Amino acid sequence: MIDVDVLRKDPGRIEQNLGRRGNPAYLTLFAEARAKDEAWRAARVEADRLRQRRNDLGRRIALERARGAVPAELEAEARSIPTALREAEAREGEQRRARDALLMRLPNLMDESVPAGKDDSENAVVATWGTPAGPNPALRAHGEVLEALGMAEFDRAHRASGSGFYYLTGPIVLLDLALQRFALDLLVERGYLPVAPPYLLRREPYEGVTDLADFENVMYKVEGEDLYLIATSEHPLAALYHGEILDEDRLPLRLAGLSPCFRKEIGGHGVDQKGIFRVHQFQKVEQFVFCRPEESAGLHEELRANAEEIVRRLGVPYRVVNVCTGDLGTVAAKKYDIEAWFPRQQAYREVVSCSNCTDYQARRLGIRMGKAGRPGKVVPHTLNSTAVATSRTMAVILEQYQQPDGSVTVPEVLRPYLGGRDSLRPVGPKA
RNA sequence: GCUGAGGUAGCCUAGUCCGGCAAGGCGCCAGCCUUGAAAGCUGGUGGCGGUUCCGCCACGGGAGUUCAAAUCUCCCCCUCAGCGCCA
Repeated sequence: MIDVDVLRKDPGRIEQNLGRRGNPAYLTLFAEARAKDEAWRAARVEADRLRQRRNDLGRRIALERARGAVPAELEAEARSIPTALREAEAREGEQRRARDALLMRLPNLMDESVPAGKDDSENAVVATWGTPAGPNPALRAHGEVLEALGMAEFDRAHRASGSGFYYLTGPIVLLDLALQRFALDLLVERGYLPVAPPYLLRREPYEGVTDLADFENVMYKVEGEDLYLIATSEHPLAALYHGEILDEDRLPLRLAGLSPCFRKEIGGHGVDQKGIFRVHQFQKVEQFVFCRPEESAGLHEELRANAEEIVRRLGVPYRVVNVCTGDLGTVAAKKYDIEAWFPRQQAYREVVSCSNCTDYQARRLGIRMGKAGRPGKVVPHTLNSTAVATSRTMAVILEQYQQPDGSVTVPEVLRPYLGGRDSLRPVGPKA
């Protein structure tokens, strides 16, 4: 959320930044927010004046009564205040709520280094690693590989839960766990605190961590309850210190969240419709950081380096893109995506998203920083990045590591987590 | 789910019955004292608006009664405890 202080003191900076998004609606919203702020302050002055008079009269009435009788003209004036004040306060509240509602709809201010572009085709490649394998007609889609291994039930899952869901069975389940443990161990070694968060959040903290459109498009709501299934552990981790003051001597705070993720949105259908690339539910290990504002740019690079290392140690070629203005979304000030090379699709596809959200989430969540016993007004920054999303990572492993005999080689770094197992082989027929 | 107790400044608490400028402690900051520190003593210590200074607000949120609400009435939210249910 945009700082009201900046809205007043440096509106040009905000306009210039919003302008880069190429969506004139934002400039209109911002202009309205400024007008409402102006109107709120005017209404505020008026209401303050009336309240002052009311308090003044109240004190004198109490005094006069203690001395005997209350003069009639004093009472008459006192009686005239409430109506006028009610109106003034109604205006004040209305303008303030309108301003805040507008501010909640505005996106975060973007970092200077975000490249201009209309959509994901214009994201800027900032790094590549490994050699992308050339076309190989023998390669099968990851979903087919899984079925051939006898380790997935897609049709039955669709009947039980609908499309976008899946059963995994047998050793692939252990591979899923191995990926989570591998990522978690790497982060713990680097000083991240593992966190198992709640998988459902109330709406109020949820509005702090994401933009409001997500409630319709992405989030599953529990019927009859004020609860939403989390779309990523980023959300409960951000909400962890909701309404609190963080001790700045203990920043940065590095967290490693572990949770399933639930998402309604399912995108376009492609060749790999049957599979686990784009699904309603998946496991993810997430990096999350609370830090001082001046540290966030550096920590963004740290999160990216951790995420890159995980993909690299899995032996999967990838590239990193700096997500452009048209593709950035409302919460992040800057975002890197890591795109793994899917050899069958002959395409780089997103497996990691690494964002610096600056003060957008923290301000909406009412989080501040301060030293012990001395609350401050400074709002900390938050960052988040995938460490590993197992569904997509397993998908790329299944594409890249599949063998002509139908088995799938296990990436070396995962073998210790699988009791030394070096490949996944077809399991016997099931019922 | 039921019953009860709670929500007051960064933290802890008084005030609520009986309406009239929110008291105190801790922490924090400054000064005094000290070789230095601690202790002790003194003062300060929230948000917002207009801004030499003043004012308003702030007692979980909202509505109502009243000249006046932390205090009375109603609605809602959250936390804790006990009980119930339960992997």
